[in-house]
Amino acid sequence: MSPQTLRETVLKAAVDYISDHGPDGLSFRQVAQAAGVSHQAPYHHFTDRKGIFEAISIEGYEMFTAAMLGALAGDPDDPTTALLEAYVGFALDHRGHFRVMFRPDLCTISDNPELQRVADASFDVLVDLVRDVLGPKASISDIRARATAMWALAHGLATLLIDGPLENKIGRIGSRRALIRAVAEQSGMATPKKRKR
Amino acid sequence: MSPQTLRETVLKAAVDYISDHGPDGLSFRQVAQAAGVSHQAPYHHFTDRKGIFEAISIEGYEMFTAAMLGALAGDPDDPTTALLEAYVGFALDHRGHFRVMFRPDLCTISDNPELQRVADASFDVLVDLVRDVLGPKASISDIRARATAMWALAHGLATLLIDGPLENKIGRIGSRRALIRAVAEQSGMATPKKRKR
DNA sequence: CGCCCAGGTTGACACTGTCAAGAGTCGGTC
DNA sequence: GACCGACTCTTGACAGTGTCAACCTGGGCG
Repeated sequence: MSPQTLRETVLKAAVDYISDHGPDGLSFRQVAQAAGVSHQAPYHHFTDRKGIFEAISIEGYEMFTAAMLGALAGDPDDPTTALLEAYVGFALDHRGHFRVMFRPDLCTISDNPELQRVADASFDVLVDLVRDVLGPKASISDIRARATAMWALAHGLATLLIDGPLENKIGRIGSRRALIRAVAEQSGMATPKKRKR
Repeated sequence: MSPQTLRETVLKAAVDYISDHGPDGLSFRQVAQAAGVSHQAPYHHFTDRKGIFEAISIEGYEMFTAAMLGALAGDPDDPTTALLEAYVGFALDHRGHFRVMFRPDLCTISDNPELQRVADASFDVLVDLVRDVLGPKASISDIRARATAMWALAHGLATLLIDGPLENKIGRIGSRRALIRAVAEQSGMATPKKRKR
């Protein structure tokens, strides 16, 4: 009906489904039917069931990188918190993509060079920030540990928020911003550029 | 062959499979065949495909709670790092259980009261520790934020380590202990009981 | 004895991903 | 104009899956 190509239609339908129901129940045939084509039509755009997940992943990493860079440009004073916020925000706003991006059983990053490239680009944003924050005198192992800590904090917060248990335990989350800022503060990673003492 | 009951046999076979291949390709029928029974036999022990995952989850949370409590008892000086280590260690040593425990599409915690109970018990270990560390004067919102931060850090580190991307980026991880301690230090959450200043 | 019932079996169903072969429609080339 | 190959899509088939239903079987108990 719309002027979209079948590839785009299928991709969008798949992402929407995953956002609501998770990636596991996703059925190639159902998606095809929803798009109004035969059950084999999508096969000409995605070699495999995996292929569809790889495509979603690539799209996701591109949006992810853009979101993080945008956040850093928008709040240069507290870049760590800004990145954290962008990370978690992306996960919540695009959970269809996010869920797929970090599920190696669905799509193996190393299997697809293009995917590998965009995933590396996302990670570089994080490492560059850490390098910048810690300054030129920081040791490699410090940079490595700090990047790991930041990534783990962001990733953990994102997955816990998406997969539900956090909200049930911590209580209804009023403002996403407030939660993230409180967590960043409690973890001792906020505002590292202008430490007051 | 062994004196185990069929239920135990099936459970163990499923966990082993999930450890190696992830929970998604797991086939009820394959497991039954491996156990040497008909494809319907397991149905008398687990109502559903979900049922098997719920059982694994319950077993997992019990082991999880025990592991964290054991770690806290073993290292009372730096309980935060000890808990972090126990959390990540459990995930790596029992990835078959861990993968299932935090996948609400496989088993919804709120669907099973027993599961809800053991999951709450695990979470209480964390909150109790935070309350203890911050002291009686800490506000509820501080406790909440700190607990969230700790949980997110531990959970993020665990999932990133299990699902692979971390090792490829950060480089070969020599000692798990060393990595965790470095991360705990960088995140400013280690040894909060005896702050030196 | 008769009865029940937990634990196991076989058979069937709809649904899935995937392989294989064929149909229709283009743009380009002799 | 006729031919050809590359795309896109369709139809048909296959094995494998989770699940429903009915049937068997042996042991405990009134």
